Amino acid sequence: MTEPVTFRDVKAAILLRITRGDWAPGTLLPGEVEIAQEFGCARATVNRAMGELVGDGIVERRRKAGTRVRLSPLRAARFEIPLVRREIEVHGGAYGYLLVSRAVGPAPDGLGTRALHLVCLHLSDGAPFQHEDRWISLDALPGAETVDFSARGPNEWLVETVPYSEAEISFSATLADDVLAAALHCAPGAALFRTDRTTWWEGRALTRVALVFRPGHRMTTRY
Amino acid sequence: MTEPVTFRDVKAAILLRITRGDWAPGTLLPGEVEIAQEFGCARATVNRAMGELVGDGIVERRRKAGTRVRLSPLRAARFEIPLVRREIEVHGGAYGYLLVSRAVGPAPDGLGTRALHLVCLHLSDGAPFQHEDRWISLDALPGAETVDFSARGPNEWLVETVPYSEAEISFSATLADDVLAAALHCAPGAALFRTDRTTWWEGRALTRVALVFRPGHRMTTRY
DNA sequence: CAGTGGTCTAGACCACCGG
DNA sequence: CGGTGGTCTAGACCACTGT
Repeated sequence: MTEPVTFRDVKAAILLRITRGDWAPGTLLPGEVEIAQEFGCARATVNRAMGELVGDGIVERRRKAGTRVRLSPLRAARFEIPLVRREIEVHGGAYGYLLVSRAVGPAPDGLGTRALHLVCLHLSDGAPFQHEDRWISLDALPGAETVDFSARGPNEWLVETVPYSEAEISFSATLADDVLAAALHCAPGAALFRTDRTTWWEGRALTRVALVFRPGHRMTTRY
Repeated sequence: MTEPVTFRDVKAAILLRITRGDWAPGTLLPGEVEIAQEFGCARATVNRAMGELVGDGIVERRRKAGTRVRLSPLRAARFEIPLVRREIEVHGGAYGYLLVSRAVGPAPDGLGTRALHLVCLHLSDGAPFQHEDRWISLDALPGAETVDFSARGPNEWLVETVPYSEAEISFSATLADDVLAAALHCAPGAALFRTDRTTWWEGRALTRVALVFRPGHRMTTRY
C-alpha cells in the first residue's frame, strides 16, 4: 500500500506553486479532476483543499469558469474578542471590577423603550484597564433590572444569559474627556482605543456598549 | 424521491437547538452516527456541519470525548484589510496619492541593514484620508530602490511583487502630532486610529508600515 | 448547452484519547 | 481497550454560468 494523499498535502502543494510564482495572480488552475489525477487522489480531496484556499482568500472559484489565483490576495485578520476578565488574567494581572453607576431610564435609539444604563470599570492589578459604558434593553431583557451588578460585570451575566447572539463591533480612537481621564487615571486629551458593540438576538437589539481602554492599548493578530 | 438533507440543514438545526437553549453550554451532543440517523443523511454530512460549528466557535470536539457546546462562545471578528485605494473607492471617493518624502538609510530594528523610508498620503476626493509611514528592507527587496513611488503607492507595488506573505497587524489609538496634524488637516492633539503592520516572506521581514487615518475613522464588522 | 465546481452517499480505515 | 471524530474513496447527481 502507498501512503494516502491528504487534503493538506494537496493544499500545501498548490499553495507552494502560488507563492513560488509558478501560478501567478490571475492564473487559471487545472480542473479538480486533473489535479486529482496528478496527485493520485479522489476529487473530493482536491475539493476540500481548494475550499480551504478559498477561505484563506488565495483563490476564487466559479462554476464553469474554474479556479483562479486571486488578483490581489484577500487580506483578512481574525481577532478574538475575549472577556475583559480573561484578557487581564492572560496577561498575568489580577482582575478587579467596580460598578460606577447604575440607572434605569428611557432607552437610546434602537434599544426599545426602557433600558438599564451601567458604567463600570475593569482593573488590572488595581489599576484602571477598561472603562465600560453599557445600555441593556429592558424590553428585550427585563430580567436585567433585578440583577446585582455591583460585584460582577454585566458582560459576564450576558454571556451566561444569551450566549449565542449576533453582534456588530467597531474599533476607533477617541479622546479622553474629563470623565474618562479621571476613570482611567490618564491625562485629559490622551488618545484612547475604543470598541463599540451592539448585540442582537432573534432580531432584537439587546445591548450596546462602548469600551474604552487605558492609554497604549493595542489589538494584535497575525494572518 | 425525497429531498436530500444538506449540511446547511443540519448545521442550522443544531445551531437552533443551541441558541434556543435545548442544548446549553457544556452539553454533550449525540455522536455523528446518531445525528445522521435522526436527520436521515450520511455521517459525512453531519461531519461537515459540525466542522463549521467548530470554525464558528460554537462547539468543541475531541475524539472519544465527543462534541460539546462551548462553555462560553468564542467571540472572533474577521476584518478585511483592503488596499487604501479600494477602501476609498468603495465609499464613493476619488482616490488620490501623494509621495511626501523618500530616503534611503540604515534600517530600523528587524529590517536588515539598509532600508527605504517612504512617507505618503492617500486622499479621498482630494482630502487627506490616510497617512502612511513605511520602511522597506532593501536587503530583502533590493528592487524597491529603483522603483518610482511618486505616482503610485508602495503598497500596490508590494502586493504585485510579494503577493503572498505573512503579516502581523495591530490596531491602536494615537495623538496627532504637528506633522500628522498638518498632513491630515486636523488639529494637533486629535485622536487618530492607527494600524501597524509588519510583513514577512520566507522568514525575512520585508516591510513595516504605520497607517494613520483621518479623524473619525472606524473599522467595523459583524459576527 | 456543456463543463466546472458543489454536494451527498455509503463504505472504509485509522488516530486519538478517555475510562 | 474501544468509542469517537477525522479523513479518504469512488461514484453519482446537480446547479450554475460562460461560450
